[in-house]
Amino acid sequence: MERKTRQQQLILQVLADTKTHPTMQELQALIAKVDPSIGQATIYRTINRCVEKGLVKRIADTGLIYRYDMNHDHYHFKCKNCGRIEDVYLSSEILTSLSEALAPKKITQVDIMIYGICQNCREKNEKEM
Amino acid sequence: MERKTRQQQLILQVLADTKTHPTMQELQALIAKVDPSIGQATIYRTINRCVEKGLVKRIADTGLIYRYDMNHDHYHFKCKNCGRIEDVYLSSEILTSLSEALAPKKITQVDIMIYGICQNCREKNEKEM
DNA sequence: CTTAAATTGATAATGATTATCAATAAAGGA
DNA sequence: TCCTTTATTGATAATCATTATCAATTTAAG
Repeated sequence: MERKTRQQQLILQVLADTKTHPTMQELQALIAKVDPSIGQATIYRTINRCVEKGLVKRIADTGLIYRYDMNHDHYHFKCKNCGRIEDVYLSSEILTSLSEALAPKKITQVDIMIYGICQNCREKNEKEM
Repeated sequence: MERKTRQQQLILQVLADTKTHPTMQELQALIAKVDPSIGQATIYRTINRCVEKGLVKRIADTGLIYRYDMNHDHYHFKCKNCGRIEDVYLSSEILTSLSEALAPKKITQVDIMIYGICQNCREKNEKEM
């Protein structure tokens, strides 16, 4: 049977408290601040289990590095210029029309990753020209 | 300046001829059938350059393995049961409302990865119950 | 035909992730 | 409360895709 451990609770607590979308490295650093004795294999195992359960979202940042996120109500925009990842909230109209377009498949998870140039970088670019 | 080589042409030709979404391993095998002398570093370099140029799409399959695709007019659905990846075509209405929702960001690329249970696996499941 | 520089192929290096395994600790029952 | 079972942990080694290195080759312009 499944057992709750101090380590798991701490790991998920740290991720829940993080507003950014940490990579494994960043997550490890944050966890080490609270309890350096937690092994990195445990962090991997815990996060992977939660991703399977659907509790944690794995975001595919380019370059074989993932980022993690505990909130499921939004999607992600990555600026190709500055590299920052912003949250994107989509209206329920868009989402329902998406799932209608996909019927009769049963959708369990939607990952939308949008790439482009953010407002900030666009304005900077215009000034330079 | 940029130079066209026999290797690059062959690599892109093989990818263009492939209707599936090959991983690097699969792509390497396909290329080796045509010309085994092409080094794998060259395949990586060529594909990476094309991804940067926007000519090739990199699909994030779970597990640190990417898949590649040369056609840009569709998105992807992965069945969590059988693992197959299907193409998903979205109406222009959905796509325009998506980019409207994201203004004033400038969108250069949209990656939509949908996970769920495909029709085939759903029907099998129903019979088993 | 020459030449400069981009590209290639082979190989080593990197870096994230996973597997291994003895030690530890959670949870249920005596 | 104290056992007992077994999931979980931590440390370490192993794996595997990808990237860096570098001499040799090849492209394309003059």
